[in-house]
This record gives sequence, C-alpha cells and structure tokens, in this order.
Amino acid sequence: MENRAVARILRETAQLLEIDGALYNRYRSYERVAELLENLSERIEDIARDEDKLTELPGIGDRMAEHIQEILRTGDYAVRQKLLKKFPATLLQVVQLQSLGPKKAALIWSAYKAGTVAEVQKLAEEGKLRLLPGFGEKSEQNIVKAAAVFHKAAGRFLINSAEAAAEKVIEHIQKLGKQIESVSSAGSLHRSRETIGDLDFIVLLPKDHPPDAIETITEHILTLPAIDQTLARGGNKVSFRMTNDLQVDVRMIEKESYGAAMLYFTGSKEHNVSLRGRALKMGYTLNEYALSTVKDEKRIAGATEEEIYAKLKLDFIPPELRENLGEIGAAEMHALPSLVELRDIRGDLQMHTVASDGKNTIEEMAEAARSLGYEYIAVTDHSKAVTVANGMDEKRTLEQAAAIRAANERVKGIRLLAGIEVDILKSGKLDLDNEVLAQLDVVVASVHSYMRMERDEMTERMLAAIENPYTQIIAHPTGRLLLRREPFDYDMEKILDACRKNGVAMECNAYPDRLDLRDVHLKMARERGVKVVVSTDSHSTRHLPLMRYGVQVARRGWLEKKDVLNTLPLDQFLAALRTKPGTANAVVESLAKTQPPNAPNPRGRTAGKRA
DNA sequence: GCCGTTTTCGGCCCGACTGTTTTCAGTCG
Repeated sequence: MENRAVARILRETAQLLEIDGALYNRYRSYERVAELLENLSERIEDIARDEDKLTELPGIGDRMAEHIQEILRTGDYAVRQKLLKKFPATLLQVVQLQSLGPKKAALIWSAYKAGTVAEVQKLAEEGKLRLLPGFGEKSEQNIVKAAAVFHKAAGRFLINSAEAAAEKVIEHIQKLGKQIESVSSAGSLHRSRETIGDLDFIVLLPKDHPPDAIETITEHILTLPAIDQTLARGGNKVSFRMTNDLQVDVRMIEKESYGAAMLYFTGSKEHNVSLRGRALKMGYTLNEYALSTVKDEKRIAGATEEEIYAKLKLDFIPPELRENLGEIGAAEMHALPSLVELRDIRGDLQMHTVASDGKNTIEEMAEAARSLGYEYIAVTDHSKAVTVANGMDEKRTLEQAAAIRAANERVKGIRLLAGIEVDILKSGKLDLDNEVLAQLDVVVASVHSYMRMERDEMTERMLAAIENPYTQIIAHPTGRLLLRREPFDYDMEKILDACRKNGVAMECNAYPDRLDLRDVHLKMARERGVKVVVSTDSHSTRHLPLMRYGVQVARRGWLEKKDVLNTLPLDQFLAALRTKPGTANAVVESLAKTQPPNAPNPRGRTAGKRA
C-alpha cells in the first residue's frame, strides 16, 4: 500500500474526528502522521514490517502504530469505520466549502441530515439554513457561492501560472507608489512549492503613514481587475478570490513586524508550529508581529526574519527548506546545506529541436542558451519509439549528431554536445543500438510508454535501463505530470542505489508541470550520493528560462552546488558523467584542443565573446 | 493521540475576520 493511500485515510479520519467534535490535538495527531507519510521517502509498508520501527517515527505512538498496521493489513481501520457509521463520507466535501467548517457542517447534518454539497446548497437557496443558530442570510449567500466554486473543482495551480498571477497583483499594488514601502510575496510561492493553493502578500507600510493608509491601500487593491469576490476585509488584511478561483490574501504590516509577518505568512504551517514550540521552551512567544518574552511581553525581535532566527539560536533557514523536515535541527547544529543557485548552472542538458518535437533549430536553441550565459548545452531529441514526437531512428540520430557538431563549429561562445533522449522500452532495453549511443556525447534515457506497470515490473525495467552501460542520465524519472498524471510506481531506493552504483545521474526536470524528481526524492538522492542534473526539457527557446523552477526544486531537495553536475565547468562535467564503453575520452580530448582546462565560467564576464 | 532535562499528566501556536448576536463561536491561515 502506498504512503499516500495510508495518509489519505488518516487525513479523512482527522476531518471526521473534527466533525465529531474531538479535541483539537487528538485530530491534529492524525493529520501530523498523514503529513509525515506524505513526505516520507521510505515506504511505510516496509517500515511496518519491523514492529518497533513504526513508533520510532516522530508522532507515531503505540496506538497510531496499531492503526497503521490495521490499515496496511485490511485497507481500512476501526476508527474510521466507526466514524463513517455516524457521518457520510460526502460530508468531507461539505467541510471544504468556504465559510463552512466541521462545526457548522455537523450542525447542518444533525438538523437536516444533509451530507452532500448539493443538499447543503439547496438548503441555502431555500433559506432553510438561517433557521439554525449561527447562520443568517449572508451565510447562505456565501455557501451558494462556495458551492459554485466547488462544482468548478477549483484546486491548486502550477507554479508558473501562480507566479504570473502574483506578478500581476504585485504590479497593481506597486502602483500605490510611496503610499507603501514594499510588497512581497509570501506563502507557498515564496517557498517554491511545486503547486500553489493561494497567494499571500505582505505590504510593508511606510514609516509615519497617515492613519487611513490601510483603508486607502485596501481600496486600491480591490480595484484589481478580475476579482470575483471579496472574502474578507479588515483592519490589516484583505482577501479576495480571482475569476480563475485563485485566492489572494494581503496583509498590511508595520516595519517593526515585517520579519515576523514574513516568517508567519511564508510558513509552512508545520515549520511555524515548530518555531513557536521552540520559542516557548526558551521563554518566548512568537506571533506575526514579534518574538516577545512570555513573562513581561517584552519585544525581542520582529523587523527581520534573520533576527528572529538568531534569537531562537538558529541559522537563517531559506524559505525552500521551511517544511519541518529536519531544517530546524540542522539550523541549530549549523548544518544547513549551502543551497545551489540559478547562477551556479553552467549548462542545460535536455532540449528538443525541430528534428523531433521542438519548435526551434539547433542554432536557435544554442543562441538562446548562450544569451542565458551558459557554457554548454546538450541537444537531446527523441528516439524512434516516441512516434508522436517524430522520434529519430539510428540513421537520423547520427545525422542529427553530425548537425549538432557542425553547428558547434558555427556558433561561438557555447559548446554544443550531441545528445539523445533515448526511450526506455517496456523491457528496459534502450530504443537505439549501442553503436549509435557510443557515438554521442550525452545519453539521456527516459520512459514514455507503458507508464502504469506494476511496481516490481517497473522497478526491473528502470534497473535494466540504469545498468545499460550507455545510460548516463535518467530524465523525468517518475514521469508524473502535476495535477494530471500520477508518478510511475517503482522502488525509489533500489533505483537510486543502482544509480549510485552505476554512476548514473538523476534529472531534476525544470518543466513546471513535471518538477521531477521531486523535492523529497532529490533529498534521498543527495543522502545516497547520487548526482543530479537540472534540465529544462525545452521544446522551444522560450522554455530555456524555466531553469529557475528546477533550481528551486533542487533547493527544496537540500541540494548544494556540488550535488548538481551541470554546475561544473565543461571539462569537469564531462569527466563526471558516466564513462561509456569504448568511447571514454573522445569528447574530453576534442575539448582539450579547443579550450584550456579549467577555463573560467564565461557567465557575466565573457559570455558570448569567446572566440 | 503524542510526548517527556517541568516525564506517566497535562500540555500541545496564535491571531484576524465574519456573521451572528449583543459578547462570541466558528472559520481560516
């Protein structure tokens, strides 16, 4: 059973318990374990084989361990079954409606036995909800609107579309000029999470602002085009939903509280909870305004995140790491990684041209990559199995390699490597002959078919591909498409161990709907000493700048510059790639003729000018 | 339900805003 499936059952239990009126910390304990499982790199099924191992995980005690064992054995467990005798499962959807929560949903259920969104919506439209305590006409209107949003299945957004929407909001708010000091993006976008649920902004108020400043700012913000509904509006915050269903929260904050507010609204919630627990142990209390002493409420810090972390005796924790996955302990021990940065990247190792399904020519891709300051790129079109993408057979692959090398002569200031994105067939064999793969500089292998294979079979397939001596990089290793397609099912630990053993690098695919490997798997790779490359998988010159999303995910995976192969200068990069049989040093030798070893990175200095 | 240099009980993060009611519970992040 997958960790995700177990987590879902526990999460449902938490919500049902909340509906049932259980104490906060009881249902929170179920949520906590669900979160733990979702971020766990090992399979809970494997851990649970050893009776004592389960309770070694934080947040899992004897009772929870029994629950998990029962879920793994039977697919469900008594706690949830008992609750589902009391409440219908559809009530979990009712709770998701904006303005409704467990208490009100439970009340509607007990009064009218209405347990679906449609039933509750009908009661609201008929004016029957206002008869219940705590409900009025306004609540009914809100519920009708929330039900409409629910039926449209509003959900999460890919990071690039969320970022584009955020830029529009920021641009709009900045029109206030000197009436504000600054506006910053917080929330999951600031943490670079792979998908975004809503947008959070902090507006910093200028010193000595007029008393009605917040009112003026709020008025202006609400003139943003494409606002569908104002959700809340008060003394220091305004919330609204845009017509694309993205929710936006803006908080207006005084300078002395800016750091506390950024920390608070950047989250994650679990990171904040941990910080607050730590603060309490040190005799402090932390809220969105300041870190203060519990005893006499004396202000200790608040203007910057740095000073708050410092007072909590922690190194500064970059937003990408704030997930309560060990970063606080590492910050305490001065053991946080020094995260890779976009400017460390010297080359892009997966991209397509008109030879298969790309939009641009080799030269166009090369020119665009050079203008980004890269030292090298690998041009990697598809192989023949991917017929829909006009994949290349052996003959065309060699012709394309020759074309790349010819282009390398013409285009100055960047090195073009002849590559391939060769398909991993159902059997685990690669889609092109070894003699052809031997003649290429970079062999990237990936799966594009039979994606729903059984776990054991898929593991064998991937292992076979990794053990093929010509495979150097595995591209988009789990094949997931965010919000659209589930990842392949295979034993990640076995695969990473095989990569390590065979010197195969894992790709962190920067394309916003892939971001694959994902953060927790990159962290696993790093812990196992598996090298990573960050590539865009560009199908057009416009895609090349997507690299930044890949770097963000790499940072979320705790990767340092030294963990990422394409931060290396060309000669070192080629030396670090797995050596293919027979062809060992052809590229390195040819390189020695054109460029002195350890040539400086041209970025920002001589990019585009090298003769 | 978990957890422990305040250890087997009694904590477990904290505040804004809404809609309702008239002082506050519920929702939300």
